Amino acid sequence: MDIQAIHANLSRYVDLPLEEVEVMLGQMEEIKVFKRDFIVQPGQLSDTFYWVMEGCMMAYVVDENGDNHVMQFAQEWWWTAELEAFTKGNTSTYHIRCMEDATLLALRKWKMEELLREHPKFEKYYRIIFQNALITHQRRIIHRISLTAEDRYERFIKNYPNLELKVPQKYIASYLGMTPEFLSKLKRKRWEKLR
Amino acid sequence: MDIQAIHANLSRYVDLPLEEVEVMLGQMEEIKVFKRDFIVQPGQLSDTFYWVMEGCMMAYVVDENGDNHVMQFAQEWWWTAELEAFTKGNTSTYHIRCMEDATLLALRKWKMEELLREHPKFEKYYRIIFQNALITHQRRIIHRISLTAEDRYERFIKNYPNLELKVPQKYIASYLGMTPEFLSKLKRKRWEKLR
DNA sequence: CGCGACGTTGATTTGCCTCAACGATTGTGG
DNA sequence: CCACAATCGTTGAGGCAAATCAACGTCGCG
Repeated sequence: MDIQAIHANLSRYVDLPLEEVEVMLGQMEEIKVFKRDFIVQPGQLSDTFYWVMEGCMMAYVVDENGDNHVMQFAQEWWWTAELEAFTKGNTSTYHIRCMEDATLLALRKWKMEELLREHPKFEKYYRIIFQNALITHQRRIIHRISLTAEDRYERFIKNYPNLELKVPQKYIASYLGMTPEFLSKLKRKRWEKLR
Repeated sequence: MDIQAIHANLSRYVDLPLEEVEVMLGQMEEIKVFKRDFIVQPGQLSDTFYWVMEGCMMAYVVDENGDNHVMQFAQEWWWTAELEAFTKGNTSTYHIRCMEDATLLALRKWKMEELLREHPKFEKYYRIIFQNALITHQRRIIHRISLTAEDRYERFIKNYPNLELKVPQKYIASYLGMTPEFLSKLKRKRWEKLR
């Protein structure tokens, strides 16, 4: 576990001495998961926050028609969790699944509460994390309303150039709010346009 | 200004003695705005958080085609802000406009920073505010992808029963991601169904 | 009164979905 | 290591939910 890198990453948001990073890590548990594993499934309680060190995770819901809707792809240095279940103690409505063998740091809710109580600096850290996530989500809502499927795809490959290699394209279609067939046709049109 | 009510509201998220509430209020400025006023406009800097005491505000973007897209309606006890401009010091991409005469408490960024520095309990408060907002936004994204226009409208009137009286229906249509014409037809069909 | 903003309605169009068939690729058990 | 199944991407035909465009009635307001 590369404490230097972790410290550097935390320092993007808060000033922390190395000892406090160690305290945080002391509250967390390193876990390895493999492609196709689930770390969260509907109906189960999920009181854990996960920090992705390497690999790739995907959060999605399955609706009453059996259709998948991808909420998030989480790669290196992203947090992922079933936020509503975590916050309210509900059972989960999401799946969170491993798409590429991954190493995670898991932070249980009661450990997080302890951490926040005893090291209030982390309140600031998570405040900023959530604040930034909110900006991203707002942007996604606006884009879904105001952009065509094609424009959404264009932006996606600019923002996540490497993801196309890691996850099947049907999940990218889902994340972008379109069917896999339609995305396939989009890509063909795009390719023909570039000669 | 009803300090009791403000204290009660803050207490939904953090335990605060009344003196700290007063400290917070000391950092804020009460402002009155009237129907059709803007408190934020595109191209301007916006380094202020607003807490709605009464009335109703609306945050929206106008895209390159001149179409409006409503991001948020903010009523009593809601926060509203151009979060990206506030956070990064950018100029705004949103409008925030008064839809019903309102009383706001305005918190400037540097005042908020001072508040957070000297009264770290507010870090927790805002952390929770953002965390909850994030859950709401995630739900909205999923609904936009997986529900029909009709279902989205049904849920809306359940969640915001009073808003139909306050804002023109074309903005509700925009918030729900559909055209005003289509919403109009939806409502007629619905009404006919109920005999 | 007259003007501008709003909601309604109908005719038409379209972006995207559905369904079904077919290769190609990957995974798996014998 | 091969055979078979499962998963995935592609393509085409047809359909539908919602958008677009245009005309019209209504209401509030200067």
